[in-house]
Amino acid sequence: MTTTLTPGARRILEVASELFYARGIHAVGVDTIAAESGVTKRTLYDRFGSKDELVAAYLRARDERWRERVTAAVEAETDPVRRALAPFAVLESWMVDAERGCAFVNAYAELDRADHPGRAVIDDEKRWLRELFATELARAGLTDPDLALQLLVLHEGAMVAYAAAATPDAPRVATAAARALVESAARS
Amino acid sequence: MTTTLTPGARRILEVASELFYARGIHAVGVDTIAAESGVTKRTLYDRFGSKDELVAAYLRARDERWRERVTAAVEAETDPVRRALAPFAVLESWMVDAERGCAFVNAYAELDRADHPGRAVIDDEKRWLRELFATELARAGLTDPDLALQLLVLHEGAMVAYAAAATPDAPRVATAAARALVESAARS
DNA sequence: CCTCGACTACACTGATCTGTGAACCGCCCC
DNA sequence: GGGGCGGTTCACAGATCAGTGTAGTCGAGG
Repeated sequence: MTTTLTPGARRILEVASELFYARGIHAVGVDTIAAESGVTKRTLYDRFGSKDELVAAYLRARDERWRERVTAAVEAETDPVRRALAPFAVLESWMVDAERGCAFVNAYAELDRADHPGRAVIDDEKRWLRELFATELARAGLTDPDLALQLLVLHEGAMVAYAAAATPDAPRVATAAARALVESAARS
Repeated sequence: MTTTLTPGARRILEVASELFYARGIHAVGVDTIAAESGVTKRTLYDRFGSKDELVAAYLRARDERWRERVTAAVEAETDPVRRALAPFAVLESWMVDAERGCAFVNAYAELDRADHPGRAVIDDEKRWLRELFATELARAGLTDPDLALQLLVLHEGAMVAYAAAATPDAPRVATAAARALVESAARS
């Protein structure tokens, strides 16, 4: 799925990812990105077409990196309950490099237009995680339709609270809460 | 606490609140706000000093409205557990008019500068809710330091998932999860 | 009467925004 | 050796950004 990028395009995407995440999408201009990548604005537009598409590419790339980590963590487990909780294990290490919280939630806050190409990426990411929870819980024999959504809420809340509420313990206690909810459902 | 505003300032604040929340802070210019309020840009700057201060005023006003609702809901309950869970009851009605999720989380995503006057308001809002949970839980005899943070995570996660993950059931299932966690803690 | 506060009108700065046009260069591959 | 591709340089368009300066209107209150 990793589309082969020209060297220039790769540098642009790296720089854009860093700046968009750290400062916000509207706060970073294409001039800055081009300059910081050692590339002309012309090249940026030749490769990505528009800022909106560059934003979408940034979100897609970040989504891909994150999904790889989550998928690997899930596959590494055999116990069905541990598989369902694997995204939380990832969360605790992921947040080390995610000081500003969830890139997709942050992007959502800035992209008001529903037809922005980045919105599809955000929708997709959230839906993917929710379905992963549902699938793995079902594999563990837990079919309560609310439980998957509760895990999603805990997951999102942990990322958001970590950053916006400055609570570094959020991922840890969210993991504990998720385990408690799943184990309680398993007992009944 | 409600500082008396001149008629013009009140209109500016109303319009700014609506636009900042719906479209994002960077996406809305002061010219638009002034025009939409039927007021000169000069007046806007005479009343608020700068866009940053207007943003802070927007967040303060929204914070005040929300705290009133939460405080009223807490005071209306006598049972300590129900008091601790009152913010979740508010959540379900609050989200009806909060299609774009948590204004403070969204603002956090856009305000990269740590010294932005709006950041203090965000910090304060999150800290206030967390301490409210801790206080009410303690009153119910629940002193587990993690539990209050778990309720905060569920609360934030519900707002974020509701909007960014397009899951209208998020507030309802988050409330159920919060109740389950608190009741489980009360039993032990 | 006179001042003060809220507000208007409007021009203007200087920066920054996204996006484009056109000419050009070197390298690799057919 | 010719063409396409990745990239360069530079100039430029047109809009929008936050913020200011100046001059003046209107009503309420001392």
